[in-house]
Amino acid sequence: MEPVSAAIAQKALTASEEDYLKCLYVLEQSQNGPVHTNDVAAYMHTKASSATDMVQRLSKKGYVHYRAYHGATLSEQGTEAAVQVVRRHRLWETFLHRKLRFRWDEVHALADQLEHIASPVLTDRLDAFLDYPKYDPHGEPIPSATGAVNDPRNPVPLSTLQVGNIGRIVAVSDHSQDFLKYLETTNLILGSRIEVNRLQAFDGSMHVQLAVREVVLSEKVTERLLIEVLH
Amino acid sequence: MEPVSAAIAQKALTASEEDYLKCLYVLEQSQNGPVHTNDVAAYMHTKASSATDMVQRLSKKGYVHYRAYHGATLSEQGTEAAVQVVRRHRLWETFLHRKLRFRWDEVHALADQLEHIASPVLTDRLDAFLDYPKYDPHGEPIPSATGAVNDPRNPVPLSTLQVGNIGRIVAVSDHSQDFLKYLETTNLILGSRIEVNRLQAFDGSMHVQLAVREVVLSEKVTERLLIEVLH
DNA sequence: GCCGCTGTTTAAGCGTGTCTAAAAATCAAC
DNA sequence: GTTGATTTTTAGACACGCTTAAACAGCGGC
Repeated sequence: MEPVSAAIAQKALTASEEDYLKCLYVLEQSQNGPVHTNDVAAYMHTKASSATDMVQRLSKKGYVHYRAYHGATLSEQGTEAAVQVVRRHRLWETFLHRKLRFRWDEVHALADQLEHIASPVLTDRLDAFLDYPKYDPHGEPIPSATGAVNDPRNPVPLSTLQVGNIGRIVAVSDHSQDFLKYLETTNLILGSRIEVNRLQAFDGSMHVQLAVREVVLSEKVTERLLIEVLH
Repeated sequence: MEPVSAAIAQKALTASEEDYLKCLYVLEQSQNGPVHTNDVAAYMHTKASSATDMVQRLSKKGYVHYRAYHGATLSEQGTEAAVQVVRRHRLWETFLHRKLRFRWDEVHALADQLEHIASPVLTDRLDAFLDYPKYDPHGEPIPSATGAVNDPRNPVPLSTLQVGNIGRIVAVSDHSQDFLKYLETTNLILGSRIEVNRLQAFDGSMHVQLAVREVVLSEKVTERLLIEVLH
């Protein structure tokens, strides 16, 4: 019926497929090299078999390069699709926070549902309505309509800094309610100036200067705090 | 594990179940008496077997009273659920129109997706953000958070008016792009004053006065235009 | 009262996305 | 290199929501 468009048109992704693409995108960023199906399963809170299933499906559809037992990497097409999902997610988070006054620890779950409405027009109108925000409420960069993601702050995990380094908390890589609530009680707020006082090699914990007081942060925390290094 | 809440808690509805509840609600309003599965199938653009399937499922779950071959009516619980879906739908339509500048013929399709995000907090925040709107872009009343729907305008289809009656177009019951675009080209706009000049018994068409000019409207149109009668 | 038309329901099957349990491949240790 | 623990994949099953095709109920005409 539609021989030309049929060859070009990509069958729309299901919500689940989009979730997995987003997951692969995030894990690919934080790791280097291919993503293992077990990591995918852990991230998605499902079983390894489900992860394998979906990775194979996405591979058949051309979104993922996959070799059994050796992990998956996003294809160009897969990366493009994943970035669009991330864009929608972060724009909705920004909307929920700025316009509907949700706290930054509340927006993630709702955005996970809103992100699957795949209307380019809607996304772009939302972007304009929010006045083209650069970062979401967690400080993560919002990809542009063309899929470009650039972050002049070059954030790195706090865990990679050395004693004496000074920086600014610009983002968090874990958006779970538990983690964000912990940050608030500890007064670790986006924009805070932070200085590394001492490292504990034993358990990877870190003593940092935060305004007038010193706090001890576990490795689990320092891995999830993203810092713009000042010097 | 949770003996008490298990007895009370309603398993969440799927998007599809919500769509059917909304459909049943709308059809129950426009018809009188039980809704036939064929009407459901027609409205949902699916097959009769699918409609039967879903009506039976909703009946088992207690949302619908159903007698085979005799149609379905919403239970109290079903009406309540349907009204909430309608509330979300109309709030999102209002958001899309007022804030994102979508035309009234564009909002329906997007709202059909947004309406399934069933977070009472989100819905109420959106309501507040829009300053508690009473009507959606098609002039239909937006149910309150408690599920109350009251419309002091008492709109009736234009097709029920008599020669000499005068009224105001306050809503449309068909939200399809085709119909709404037709209305715009004919200058039939919400708020317009309208007077019935002549009825054509033959085909049910109607000659009406619209500002300085007279227009002829087919029965299909007069059934879908909702009028607040002035006298 | 029977016939046939229309409307409705059942039966069977398909695709998606999930699960558990079992089999297979990989990798590190010796 | 073979072995054993670990990771990964396959196989089989299930719920949901849809389809087509076939059986069935209700009702008017005669």
